[in-house]
Amino acid sequence: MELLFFAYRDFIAEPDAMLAELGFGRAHHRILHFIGRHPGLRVSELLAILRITKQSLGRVLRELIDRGYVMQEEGASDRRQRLLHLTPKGRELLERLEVPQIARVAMALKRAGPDARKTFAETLLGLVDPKERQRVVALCGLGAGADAEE
Amino acid sequence: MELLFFAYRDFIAEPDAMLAELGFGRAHHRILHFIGRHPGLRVSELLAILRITKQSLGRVLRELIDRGYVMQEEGASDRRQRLLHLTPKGRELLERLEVPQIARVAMALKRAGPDARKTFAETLLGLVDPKERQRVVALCGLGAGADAEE
DNA sequence: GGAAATACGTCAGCCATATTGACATATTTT
DNA sequence: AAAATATGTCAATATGGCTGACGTATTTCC
Repeated sequence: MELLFFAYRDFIAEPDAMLAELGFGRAHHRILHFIGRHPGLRVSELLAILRITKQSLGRVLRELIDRGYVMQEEGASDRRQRLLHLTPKGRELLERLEVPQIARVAMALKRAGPDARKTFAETLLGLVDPKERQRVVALCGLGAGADAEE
Repeated sequence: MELLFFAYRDFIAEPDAMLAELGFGRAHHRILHFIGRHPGLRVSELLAILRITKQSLGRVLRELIDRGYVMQEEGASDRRQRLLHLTPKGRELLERLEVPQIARVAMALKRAGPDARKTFAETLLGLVDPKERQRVVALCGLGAGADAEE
């Protein structure tokens, strides 16, 4: 349990420092991340993923839009929807933020042995609420083989 | 990476809810946790672990002391030190907070197979800053065999 | 075609937790 | 005695959550 705390603390530290220079926070990173991985994400889906209120999301998302990191697109089938996309600028920032994290995960998995990826992913998934697991699996693209990405 | 977010989110959720009822927050839990596992912890050590400023710690620690969850003891060899301990009330609360978390981890490890514990711990440790690892190993009591606890 | 439900946005105020900077006190070290 | 250390505290500020209320555009349903 303590390990989980330390790992999360250090995992988050590098991007946090970069974000701070831009006047952003961790919340901005999370939003960029999920939009980046799921282009065309609806606002309501993002709220469900993050488990925050729309008011909380609102302020942070507004900053990202105003400063040109995120774009909104009107839904094709439902014009009430605002489908979220990263701009090239947003993609570039996300990339920069996550390079150190990806490297860190890759190193940790290498260090822990050949089938660490699978075991690690399975265990983390086991920590997620059982009711949520299916959705998380879908979101993370953990298909049959559970490969690619971290 | 997304998995890490979801796992951490759900791992934290139960104690958070209990704490909220007492008017406490996540910060109180972290402090109880580390004092609980390391009785006699010094304030400066706690600050280094949590990576927060003493002002931030101050308020939260004060509440825990004032409400009878934590005691301070004068250092034997150095009377400037305030060694931290849980009161019985503090131990009782910590226990209640962590029962669901321990169960959750146990289930996740079971689900992920026989040597999940070792692989999981190794991977998490790999995520920690290399410079910090030694200290974390010592703190978490991950001796040779890496057994007991989570 | 009009009412209700949905998707989203926004205003205002509150709380928890973190920050920096400055300063106080007791104690130990040099 | 002076300096360094361990801790505590005051004040101001920022971030990122929250609740509640309300507004608007659009879709759905009777």
